[in-house]
Amino acid sequence: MTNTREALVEAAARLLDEGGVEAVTLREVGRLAGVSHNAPYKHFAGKQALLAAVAARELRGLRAALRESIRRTRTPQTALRAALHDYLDWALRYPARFKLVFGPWTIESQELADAATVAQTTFVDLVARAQDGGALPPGDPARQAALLRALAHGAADLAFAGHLTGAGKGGAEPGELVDDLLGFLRDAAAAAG
Amino acid sequence: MTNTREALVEAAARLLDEGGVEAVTLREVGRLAGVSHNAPYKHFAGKQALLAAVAARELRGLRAALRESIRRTRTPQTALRAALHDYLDWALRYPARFKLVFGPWTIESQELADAATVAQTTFVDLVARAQDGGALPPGDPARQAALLRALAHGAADLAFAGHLTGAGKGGAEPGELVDDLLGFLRDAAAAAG
DNA sequence: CCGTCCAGGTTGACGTTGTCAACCCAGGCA
DNA sequence: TGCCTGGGTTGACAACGTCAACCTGGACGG
Repeated sequence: MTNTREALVEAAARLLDEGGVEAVTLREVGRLAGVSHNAPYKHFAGKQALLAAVAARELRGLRAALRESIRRTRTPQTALRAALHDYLDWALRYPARFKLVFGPWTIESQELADAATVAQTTFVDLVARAQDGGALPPGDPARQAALLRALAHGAADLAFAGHLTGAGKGGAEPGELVDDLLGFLRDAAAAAG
Repeated sequence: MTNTREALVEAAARLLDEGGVEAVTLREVGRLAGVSHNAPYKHFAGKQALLAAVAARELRGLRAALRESIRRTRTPQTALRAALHDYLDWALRYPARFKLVFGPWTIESQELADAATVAQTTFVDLVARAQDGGALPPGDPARQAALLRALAHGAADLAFAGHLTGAGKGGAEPGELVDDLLGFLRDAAAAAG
């Protein structure tokens, strides 16, 4: 292995997808990476540090996908909608990664904090451009970004916890909720413009 | 102890508040309840079942608080806002309970499912009355309830994970985001009415 | 060329945890 | 009286995160 560290991160991500965060055991990570049960400690301070590295890698990937969404589309408003839907698709497909990345970090990781700041900035920029394009009402772009992000986060979290499509028959897909909010915001922008 | 089972649930809830869900160990729960490390298995099928009982108790309490909010206020719209803010206050004060109740349930618990259904129904009723009062735009009340719930959930979750007030200086309190959304919805209702 | 150092790997151990198995015992009841 | 059973006990087990000790091969200064 030219790079054992990356192999460990890769193995942890695979276990994460298979059985959730509680399935990620350092021993199994080591075994998957072809090393002993204690080798991870040569690269990470502990389990939390390894998970933080996985989260940071995922966050960088998310940001790359966001930039890809922006480049692929014409207008900021379509880019915004595409980005939010891509985000929801990602969250619903990889709930464990979602929970890891956006759950509470029990460790201070500069790498993770940097990745989060960059992703956040990219998203706020997109929101600001959607405001300029008239798809969103005027106001603090960071705050509207927070509103959109909170809704998408909550919808995804409730969805794969089964709390959205539950017994109360108000079954709403996360994507529909995001579209609802975008619609209200567009109306507000039209009224204000 | 006239009721060991309730003592166990109470002990688990206390540990949950002190150190998060990972601090809830069956042995410590038993010790706090004054029984041996294996007594919980006489009342619950396992750790997950005990946690489900804690979640169900909390959910019933939440629904009681919701009804209290409704009774204390005049109009449905003030009741709705008060209920959402009470919910956020509760979530931010007891993040571990919040995550337990609204996180994924790894066990099938009829008690828990029933409590969730009842709480959901109560909230949807409140939303429907707010629509009648003109505070919310027309539409499926269950879907608007889902929208509000998803936003509150996401805002709370991001907030105590530190992802809202982070480095991107768009620091927004969860309550502010909820008020933002309620404002947009009120405007939409006025435009539609 | 040789000694030293050290990043990166190993094995082994320890304490804690969830869970299972076996035992125990008071009290209702045929 | 004898028996079942709900609710309690102790003891064990494997798995886990983590620490400590040891090993090794190659880079590197002298």
